[in-house]
Amino acid sequence: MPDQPPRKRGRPSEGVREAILTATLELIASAGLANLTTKEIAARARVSEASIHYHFGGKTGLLQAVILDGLEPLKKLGGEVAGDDTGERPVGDVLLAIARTLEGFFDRALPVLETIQADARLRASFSKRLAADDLGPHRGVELVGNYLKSAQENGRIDGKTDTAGAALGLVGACFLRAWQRHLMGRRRQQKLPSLEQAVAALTAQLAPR
Amino acid sequence: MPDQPPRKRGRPSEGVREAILTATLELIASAGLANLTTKEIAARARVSEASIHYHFGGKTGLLQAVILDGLEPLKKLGGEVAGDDTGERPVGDVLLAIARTLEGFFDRALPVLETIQADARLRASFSKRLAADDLGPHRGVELVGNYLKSAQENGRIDGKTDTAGAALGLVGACFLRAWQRHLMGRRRQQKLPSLEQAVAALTAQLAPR
DNA sequence: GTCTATATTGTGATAGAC
DNA sequence: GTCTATCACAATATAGAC
Repeated sequence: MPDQPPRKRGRPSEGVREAILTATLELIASAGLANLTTKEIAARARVSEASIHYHFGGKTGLLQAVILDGLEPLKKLGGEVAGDDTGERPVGDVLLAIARTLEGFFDRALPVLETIQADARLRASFSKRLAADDLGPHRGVELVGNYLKSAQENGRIDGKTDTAGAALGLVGACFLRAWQRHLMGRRRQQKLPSLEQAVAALTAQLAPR
Repeated sequence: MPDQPPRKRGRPSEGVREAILTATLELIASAGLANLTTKEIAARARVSEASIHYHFGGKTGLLQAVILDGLEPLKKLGGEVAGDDTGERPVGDVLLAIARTLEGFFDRALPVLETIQADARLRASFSKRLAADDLGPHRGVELVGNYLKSAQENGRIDGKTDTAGAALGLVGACFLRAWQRHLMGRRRQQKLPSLEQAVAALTAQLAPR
């Protein structure tokens, strides 16, 4: 009798790794880092706790992987969203588009950044990387600042305007809205002025005199 | 023989409760909520773990007390810092003073607000209270907005300006700076434009035309 | 009211079958 | 590669002396 046809033990990989990452990110975003257990993650991912250890070596490794994963798309910020002012679109339109994109980015980034902040270990292990990749909200400020500066050189906004200061205000508005939504939920978002208002206030004042 | 003079058992209260609260707040601010243990708190406060349970009923009760404590000074925000425009001081000076105060408030508030956010239980238990006391970054926006509006009525800033939108930008700038400092430390704070720049950019543009 | 010592719970991690 | 079952340990919480 020949041997049984050799086949892999266990169930073949069906994206277990991905499922774990997704489940973890969802749990962090919704419930926060506190009281986050591997058991809970395993349950949500429909996977055993042992699989978490197999793929990530443990809870710490998993969290690091989740953070790396969540940080990846943020690196792309810039270039895509806005380059220099081409003079084709109204400044206000461009700024509003940038602002909306930034708010979306912050929505995705905040849970991850907060996880780093809430855990001293993670903070230590990512401190260098954040610096090396130059990640952080300031990236958005640079982005907007560069656009404003080029628009200023094109004479489309007032020459005396401090573009960096104005950029800080706009990005801050996006960030504040995203952060408050994250903390208080969408319900109470109404307490803050809209992004449109902030952009309108800014652009009206940026007009050359 | 008469009984020994009755005296209280154990060491009299020497602000143990306060020491615990302080130690907890410090640990949260520096190391985050993750891996925060009652043992660590007790060690830093020079107190036994049992005292924590005696005073606060447990870790959850302690965290709630810490949050309540940290939230208290925030309620006073407004009125103190800025009322209506009196026409006495230059608008830019007032805005800068408000901005600096706000940044200080955020510095103190962020660890507490983040603790709420990182723990689903705490979030649930404070959700109503935050709403009832109307706490959150939007308070700062209202504050600045009210001042700007009164200054506008006095004709000291341009009549067409959307004061709420402008306020969102200024408070956002303060918040973003405080948040980044909280995450990245003071070292990399340089990556962001200064508060002075933001205020200058704003006030230059607010001038009546 | 605060301590030391102990009990209880539940977590992260491992061993081994399949 | 994934599971079930189990382990070792750390964390919160309690009991009782003083």
